[in-house]
Amino acid sequence: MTDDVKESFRAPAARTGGSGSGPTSGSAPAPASGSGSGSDAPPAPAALAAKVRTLAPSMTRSMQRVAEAVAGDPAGCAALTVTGLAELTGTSEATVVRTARLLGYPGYRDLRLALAGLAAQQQSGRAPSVTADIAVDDPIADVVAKLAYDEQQTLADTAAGLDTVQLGAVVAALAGARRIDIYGIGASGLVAQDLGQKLLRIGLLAHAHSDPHLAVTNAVQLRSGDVAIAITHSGSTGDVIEPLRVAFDHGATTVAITGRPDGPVTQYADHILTTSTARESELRPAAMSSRTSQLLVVDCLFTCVTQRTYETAAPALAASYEALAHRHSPRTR
Amino acid sequence: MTDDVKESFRAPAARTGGSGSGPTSGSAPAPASGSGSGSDAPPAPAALAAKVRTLAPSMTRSMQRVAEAVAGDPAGCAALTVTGLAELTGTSEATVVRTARLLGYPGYRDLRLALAGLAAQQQSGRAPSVTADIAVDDPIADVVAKLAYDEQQTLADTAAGLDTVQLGAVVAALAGARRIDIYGIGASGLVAQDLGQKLLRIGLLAHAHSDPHLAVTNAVQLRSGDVAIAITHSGSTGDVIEPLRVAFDHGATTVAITGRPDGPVTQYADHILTTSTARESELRPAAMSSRTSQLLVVDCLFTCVTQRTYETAAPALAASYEALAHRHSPRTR
DNA sequence: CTGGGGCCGAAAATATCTTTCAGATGTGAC
DNA sequence: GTCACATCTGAAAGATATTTTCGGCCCCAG
Repeated sequence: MTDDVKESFRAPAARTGGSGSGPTSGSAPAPASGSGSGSDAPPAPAALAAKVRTLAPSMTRSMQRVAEAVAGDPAGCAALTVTGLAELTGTSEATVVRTARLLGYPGYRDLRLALAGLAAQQQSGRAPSVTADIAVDDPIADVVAKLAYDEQQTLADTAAGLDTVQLGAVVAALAGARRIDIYGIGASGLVAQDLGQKLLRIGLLAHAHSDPHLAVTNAVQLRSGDVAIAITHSGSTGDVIEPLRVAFDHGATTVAITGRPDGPVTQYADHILTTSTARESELRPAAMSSRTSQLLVVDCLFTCVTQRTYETAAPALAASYEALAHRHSPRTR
Repeated sequence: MTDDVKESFRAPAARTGGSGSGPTSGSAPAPASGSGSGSDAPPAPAALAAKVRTLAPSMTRSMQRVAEAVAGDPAGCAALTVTGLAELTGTSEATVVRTARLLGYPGYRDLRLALAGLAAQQQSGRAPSVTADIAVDDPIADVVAKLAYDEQQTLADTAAGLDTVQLGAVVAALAGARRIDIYGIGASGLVAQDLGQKLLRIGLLAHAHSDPHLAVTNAVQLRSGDVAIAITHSGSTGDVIEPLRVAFDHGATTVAITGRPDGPVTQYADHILTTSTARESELRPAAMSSRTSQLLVVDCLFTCVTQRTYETAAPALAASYEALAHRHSPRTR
């Protein structure tokens, strides 16, 4: 109680108070209780490398050094005390602790514990996560193999880093939504459409918008009980943030699917689903892995909503199947 | 943007031998390769339960209680401080430390670290349960895990089954194409658009069509030197086959990306790229895995074409990146 | 019954982690 | 170009956790 955080953006309590159950008698000064970074991530078990990549852009230089060391050599760092790690990275203890906090742990001690776990996992079977980048002169077979591997990695990272509590909340909102709007531009626009198509198939009134103006026009119509979903890897795509803001202001439940949980888009998001960020290169643009990651999130949403509304979803799904059947020519040949 | 990827981090092992400034009780675990020279027993990695049994007879009553708790619930004990574990077992801190020593660790801290590792290993070993199909009553975490696993599987299958010769031929055709048309409907339509977007970014004149009529209208314009790509999982989507047939008849190089290499669509395809077909179920429609598979093929095409036309593709890619930069609010960090 | 040996835990001593605070650094405005 | 502001950073104080010390207690033998 005594610790009043600065509450940042959304002071108005007009929202459903449901999400933020009281923090446990906060000895733990969990910084983001309200909404900002939203999902208080459970201590990441193995999703640490992914988390480092996801959060790296929002880190300061010193913290990045620490995060890099940690991600690069979990086993080695697990053996170090906070002072040792500070010396190794040429920073101070305070910075190490700050980094640990940013990664979602109560303190360095817990980060170290997770690190030990990660090291053990890597040790037992897992190949080193370092893969060569795709080169300009790689033979085709190598390109295929590397791309497949990278995308698999992206999937694993995303799954590991996905906040199931947030996911559950979003699913609940979607299942009971009167109307669903989805915003996405460019590569994310395709993902938005994919989600829209899927939700339509199970009988939900969902629509994906790619036109920013129309999106805003539609967002104005939303109200409490509706859901608005913004999909943007960078978290700072204005054309997507704007409709979400409008939806937010009109009382809709808002969701952000983004790779930057600290980006501007999250200001207006009741729920944040974080997609993983893979390292990128010239031959492997960010759009590629972000799309893979986003699609997994979309699939999870779809599947869980279908589960939850099985009674109505199953017949709807079957009907949509049926309706398209005659579109396929009988198998000639 | 940020080019700080190189540089990475300094080697963690390079501790200067002389400066023993740290009063750390010389617990240099040195995970380095040479393991033999280490005089004292290495901290038990995972064989902790066995060690407990072995040493149990030589333990005193109190220590046995501690050892038992540790062996019985590594994860739980890893979360406890020395005081907590002492209370849990009804003993004292000193006893806990003695037990840790007896088990071969320098102190409780290290035992706890090993415990965390053990817990993580046990956790990850619990994977096989995700091979099952997704059920209506699966908890959310399971759904996420299963979906991710299935998609990973799909990727592996696709990569393994992809014909690199055909792929190379298609890449060659694309790299030199005057004009590229891509046909896809429904879920495959999004993949088609994805491919179109990507190819546009590297300066190729590509267009994805979702409207069957417009697709045919465009296909009529194609001629030798052009490329037409049809994407259809079933291989029998009439609305996609028709434009491909027209393109084929007009002399364009035609490509089919399909999960059914024996389907009608292949009649008009010069090259066939086969996508994998995963088992499907009610909660996991075919569209899901086919999309994943198709996207991998698309990514391969894109990457290989970029490689092959690097001289022109790289600047085009950079330019498209640049053009969108100002679309993102500067509010980063 | 008494003495000895070793086990055990409370509390001191030490190491480690966390927090606070003020200097350092970079950024944007004028 | 300079100033004001905000942020980052590290040193040291403050809190916890771990290790050690030391004396009491129990058990067993004589």
